[in-house]
Amino acid sequence: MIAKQRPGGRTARTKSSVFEAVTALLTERCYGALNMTEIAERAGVAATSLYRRWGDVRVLILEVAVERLMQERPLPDTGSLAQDLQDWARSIAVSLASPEGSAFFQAFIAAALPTGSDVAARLDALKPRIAQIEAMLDRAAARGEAAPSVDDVVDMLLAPLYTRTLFGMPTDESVADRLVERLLGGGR
Amino acid sequence: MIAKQRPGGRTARTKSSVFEAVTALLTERCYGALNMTEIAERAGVAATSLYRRWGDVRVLILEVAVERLMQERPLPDTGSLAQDLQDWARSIAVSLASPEGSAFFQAFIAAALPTGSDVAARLDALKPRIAQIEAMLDRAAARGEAAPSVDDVVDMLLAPLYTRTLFGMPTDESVADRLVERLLGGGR
DNA sequence: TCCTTAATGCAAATATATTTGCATTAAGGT
DNA sequence: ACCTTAATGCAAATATATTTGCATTAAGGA
Repeated sequence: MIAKQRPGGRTARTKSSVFEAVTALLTERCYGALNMTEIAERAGVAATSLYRRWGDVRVLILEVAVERLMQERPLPDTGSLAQDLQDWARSIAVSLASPEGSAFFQAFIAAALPTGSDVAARLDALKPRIAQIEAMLDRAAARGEAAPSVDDVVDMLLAPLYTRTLFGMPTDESVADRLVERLLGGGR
Repeated sequence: MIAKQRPGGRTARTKSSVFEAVTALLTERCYGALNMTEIAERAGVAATSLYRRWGDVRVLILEVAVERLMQERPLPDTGSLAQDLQDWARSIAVSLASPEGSAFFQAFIAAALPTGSDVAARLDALKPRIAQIEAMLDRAAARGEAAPSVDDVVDMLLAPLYTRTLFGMPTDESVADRLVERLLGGGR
């Protein structure tokens, strides 16, 4: 049988060094300042290879950002929904508040927006988070706890954290706490 | 006395035709598909002029998007905070749900993100909205109504609408209504 | 080990974006 | 009406980005 593709060995090595280069550059420069040539140099790879594999800087950066954002974060399981959501929101807030976290999230949005064809890709990126929300809510329901809807959690927790990151507003644990309290009906 | 600048006449005409061109292109193509040459052609202006005045497509598009987003929207004054907020959130939702509204908001984010130096500009763009929120809340306070904080309104109304727009999730009046109800402590 | 060929590197060719020099137009003041 | 010069247009020059052709390397299977 004849191999159609060769994802192992050198190919994998190239990819990982390219991803590392993008990651490094993204933490020091701003998204808009990256170009294929620079990434190729940093990765020690020919720029032509990058063009052949990804075609476009935005595509490459998007792929790197997605891989990073898709990484599963620990899903809290404390026994109470309030505590689960607080831990979860805090960890996201902390992550987004860090220079790298902020850079990757911004890079993701900046790389995904210019292409209308990526609407689906944008939603896909939310999937892992939504799955986590569902897991937490399901457990709460199993315990008989009253719980908000998935949409509410997206709107009241994720959305503010994301928006704050995009607009450069402070995003820390106290913000996360306030959002959770708001969501769970702490009243006025 | 000698004129340092000449903002009137031809200059103003050029600017307005360029802005119109960007607006038109932004509603038919996607942000990433615009370039100086195309804009110049559509506007009937030399591309060199655009380079001299704006230097970069992103800068130009950002300026157009900001001008549009900064346009004051009618500020509701119905006599009750709940109704004010509902009207206000609905009008924003409707605006963001329209192809042009969505395109301009996305263009603004996409153009502002790649430059780290524009963090302040991003926040500035929120100012008019925040001023409106303050106006509504102040009136509510004057009437003796209980009211949330400005931050809460930003987090619970603006953030969800913006995030939904960025991720391609539905954004309509019923969503706006749900958010307002949530914000005003409708409970679980 | 050997063979096929996917993946890469390199240099040159091409395309595209941006700048520059200079002539022309027309604000805006006298 | 006239003068100065900011703003523009146009063509050429330059820079940068992207593609292409071909040789080389090394997966991955036999």
